[in-house]
Amino acid sequence: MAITIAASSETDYVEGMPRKTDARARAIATAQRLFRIQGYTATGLTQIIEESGAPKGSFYFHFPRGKAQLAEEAIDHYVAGRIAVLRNISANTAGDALNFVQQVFGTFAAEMVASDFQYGCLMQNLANELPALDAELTERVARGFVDSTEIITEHFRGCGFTPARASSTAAALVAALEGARTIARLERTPAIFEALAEVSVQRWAVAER
Amino acid sequence: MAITIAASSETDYVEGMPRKTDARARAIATAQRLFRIQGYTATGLTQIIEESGAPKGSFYFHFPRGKAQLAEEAIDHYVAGRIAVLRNISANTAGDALNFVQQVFGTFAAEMVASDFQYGCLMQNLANELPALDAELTERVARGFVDSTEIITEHFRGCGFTPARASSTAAALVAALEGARTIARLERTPAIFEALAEVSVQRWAVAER
DNA sequence: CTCTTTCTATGGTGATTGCCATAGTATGGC
DNA sequence: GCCATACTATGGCAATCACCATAGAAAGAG
Repeated sequence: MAITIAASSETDYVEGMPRKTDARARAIATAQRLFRIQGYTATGLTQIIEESGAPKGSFYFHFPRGKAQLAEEAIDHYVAGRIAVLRNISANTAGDALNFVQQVFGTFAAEMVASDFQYGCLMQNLANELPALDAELTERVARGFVDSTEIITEHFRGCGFTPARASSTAAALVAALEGARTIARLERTPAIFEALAEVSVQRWAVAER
Repeated sequence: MAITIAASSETDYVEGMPRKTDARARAIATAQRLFRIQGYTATGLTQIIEESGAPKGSFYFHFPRGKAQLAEEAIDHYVAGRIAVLRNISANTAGDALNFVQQVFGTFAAEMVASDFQYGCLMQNLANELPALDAELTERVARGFVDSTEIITEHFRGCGFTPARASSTAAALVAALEGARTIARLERTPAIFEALAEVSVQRWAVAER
């Protein structure tokens, strides 16, 4: 009977029959990938449908609100994944700020290398095309940053940082990560992540001796 | 006789009559502004021409290679301006790393506030749409980052940093600035720049006592 | 079987995209 | 007056954009 996963996100579908195909999930995954590589406006629905192998006839059945809805679900997935990664690293480095930061840089760098430096950050790409986004989508992008920062803040608190210092350090880390993605894509090298790691080492090596 | 400025950039035009109108320069300025707000693909030539007040009939006379050439000249202007700002701050804070960093954050934050958080960084916006860019344009974007980083590296060297530390610190600063722009646009607040400034203060206050 | 729901095929809409060919005007040098 | 250069107007190109109306297939529930 092949139970499909297809998380169906919180939008629409309060009940009804379970999914019968994975066309919907594949469309979201492909959209996320293309939006990260090319940007939102530069990616047409045609390309998403083609590359996902989804049938052309049922797009507006799965996504009645069109491209905007597709982007909403794509960013929901993206943010969820990003948060999971951060939580995981945080759990593995509890109480150790330096190790946490190093692992975050390392993980992001590895992700970029794995994609041959093609993938940008979906939140950043959408943020750079704000006028093309409706209020709902904009809000989700903003929330993605807030949520990410909160997790990191929480970790630093667990390292004994004062609340103020934990929060400003977390914000700085998020900003550095975003900028590093942009630069790494151009340089096609994880060098910028290593530079950030070095600077962090110097920072804590001196501050916490 | 109204001498026009119209810098004409290094592309095309090795000689010939001087410019007679400012339509060309205005098109470049408008393109830079719209690309920063909306992105490259999301900005149509129609909108650029309309908002710049330039005549519709002469666009391909001024820019024979079309939108790509327009973007090239826009980023040349943008990078030149950014470098001038950095050089200026560097000159005003010679030998003082902390003061330099603070002024850089302050200047970027003020620029964002002044535009009501509408403007992104042109280099970043273009970098997020790499597949839409030709090799020439991609190269210019990359050079913009390299040049910016070099100026900052130079300043840190002048503060007594070792070459390696000057260069990694400069790279980290550039990355943080880029990320901060993205976040500030979403939060509509210069808070992220203040967070970065605080973290920097802690860094140097401890490291250089 | 019937009925409901899920999903897809077809074929199209009008608008906008970047680009360009052709022709014509304006102006300054000689 | 003549001519070269700087610039503009007009009209249209093929392609793509997001979107949708209509119809029907597929399949599980009763």
